[in-house]
Amino acid sequence: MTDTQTLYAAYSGIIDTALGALVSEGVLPEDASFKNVTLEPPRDPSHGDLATNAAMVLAKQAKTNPRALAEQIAEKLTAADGVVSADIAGPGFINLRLEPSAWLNELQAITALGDDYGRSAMGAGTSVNVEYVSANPTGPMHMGHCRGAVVGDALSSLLELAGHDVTREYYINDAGGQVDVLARSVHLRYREALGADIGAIPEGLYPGDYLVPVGKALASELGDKFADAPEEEWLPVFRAHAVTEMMEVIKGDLALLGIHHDVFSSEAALHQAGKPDEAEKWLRENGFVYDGVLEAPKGKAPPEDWEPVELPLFRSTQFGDDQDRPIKKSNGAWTYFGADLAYHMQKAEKADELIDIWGADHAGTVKRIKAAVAALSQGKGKPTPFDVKLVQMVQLMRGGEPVKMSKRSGNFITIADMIDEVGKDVVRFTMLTRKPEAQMEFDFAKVVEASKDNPVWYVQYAHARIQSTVRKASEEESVSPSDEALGQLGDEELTLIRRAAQFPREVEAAAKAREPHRIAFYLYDLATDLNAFYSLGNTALEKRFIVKHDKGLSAARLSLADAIGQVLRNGLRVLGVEAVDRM
RNA sequence: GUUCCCGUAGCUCAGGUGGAUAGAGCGUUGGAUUCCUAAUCCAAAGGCCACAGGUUCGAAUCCUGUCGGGAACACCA
Repeated sequence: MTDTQTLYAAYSGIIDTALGALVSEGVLPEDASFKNVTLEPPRDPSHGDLATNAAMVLAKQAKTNPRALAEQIAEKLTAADGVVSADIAGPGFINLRLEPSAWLNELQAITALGDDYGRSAMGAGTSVNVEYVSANPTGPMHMGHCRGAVVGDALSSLLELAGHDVTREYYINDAGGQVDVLARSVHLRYREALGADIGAIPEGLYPGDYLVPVGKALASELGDKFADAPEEEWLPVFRAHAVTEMMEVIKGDLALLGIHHDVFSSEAALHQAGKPDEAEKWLRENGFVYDGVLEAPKGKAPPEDWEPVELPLFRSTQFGDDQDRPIKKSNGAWTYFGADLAYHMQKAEKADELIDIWGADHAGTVKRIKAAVAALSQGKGKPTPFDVKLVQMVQLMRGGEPVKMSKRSGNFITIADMIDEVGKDVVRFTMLTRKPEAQMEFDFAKVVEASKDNPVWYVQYAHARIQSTVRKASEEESVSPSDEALGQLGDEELTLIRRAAQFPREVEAAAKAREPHRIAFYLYDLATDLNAFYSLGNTALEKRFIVKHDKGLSAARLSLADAIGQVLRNGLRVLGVEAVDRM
């Protein structure tokens, strides 16, 4: 055996060859596009092993009707290796039936490729920067950040498996006014640590207890020299300290979720390096920035202090935004957008494609940042593909009742609380069982349930069953299956292999669509098939993985079990969820 | 008022970028276990894919509009 090739890849190749032959015969035009040709399992398994829509997609280009073209394609495919028959059905589907050995080869491919089964070359040569979490460094991570964190991390892993060179990046918003608030809050805790009676935390400062240790640390490090000093003396010191401390807290929370970023980019550092000025200069030269007056906010009464001011505005209306957006404030400081724009320019210099994962509350700013990237990447000659994934809210529930959160008192549910209660794997998997753009509920009671209703549990259970079986088998001597033994595997086993064989396509499709949740749903389906097969053995001893007195068949079935376990592990790895051996 | 997301079985949700007869779980009804993990499995019932138009060989999927649910709309971050 030379290169280990997965089944769908191999047969896609066979179809390409057949279509290529039709091009050289003049049936299809030279410039025919095969872009929309797909190869997939037929909806109804009785139709065959594989189905292609090639004839329907290409009929127009061939200037003929789908069924006529299908006949010509089918004729070529019938001659191909491992193909038993190629039948035309419905409006022009071609259904292929394969030798059983084709599926058995896939079984061996899974074993041979191991952890690499599912890895694709699709994304090779394209680097992607995924920015996610980017929570403000003003406190521990809470629930609001969790879903985006998990989705971003799983998406990164998925893109890696699909062959992309991925950078996981975190943007630290350490330059805005909220960091001054943080510094003041810490200063208060610092005085408290020195023995001052600070009373209640004033409105507008962060009340959370998590700042107490930060204050103490600063008190022992700095003594009392800033206790009564004017703010301008201590503010920069406290700001830097507080941000560093908070980032340590956040990195700790992320680690609990199994998340590690490659790059932490600081907004303050961006300013220091003069990046926003560079961006503004280029944008002005190219007519994307001008000085103008903002319109009053629409749809509600304008703020009392609203008055028209001239500001440098970015022409985001050219890209479909409602209004042009200021990049600087009237006091001359950069707006968040002004800095963010420069930040994206910096990212686009290093990566071929950009993805941001944002909370839905930032939906209103998507258009302007997309506009900015579109404008800026014109300078590079070719536009940088840029995707903003919005992650919708998660409603926390407990036994069907919403969990109340009071942000004002500083009592919110943190990531750490959540993981402490239900575990990392449950949090991660559950967050991936909805498409991100749909709102979801997270019920503490339900996600720890041990039942089919709980996908995390169900998938892990399937894996644990496999491992248990393999353990049991290894007590006896291990036999690697002969071809003859593999030949004994029947339809029921092939169903399982068919599902497993879809994993590589599932990875590519999910990566292309940037939807890691598809892997979670796929794993659930695979687990269902495994459990269905497993249950056959409850009433029929000869359907068990381990069949007494038939070492050949047992070895063949065990290699199947092992392969399914491998695919479950590979999928769970993308999601960042442990594949447990025992439950 | 504007923008974005959502609307699929009684409930919670999938639906592979336009394909074949619409898919799961829960719940309901009926069945299966001496024995590899029954925390499981098999089966039945359950649908105007919110509504109305449009695009084409073909629409839950794409376009327009309407209705309903959610979110955002400052030079904040």
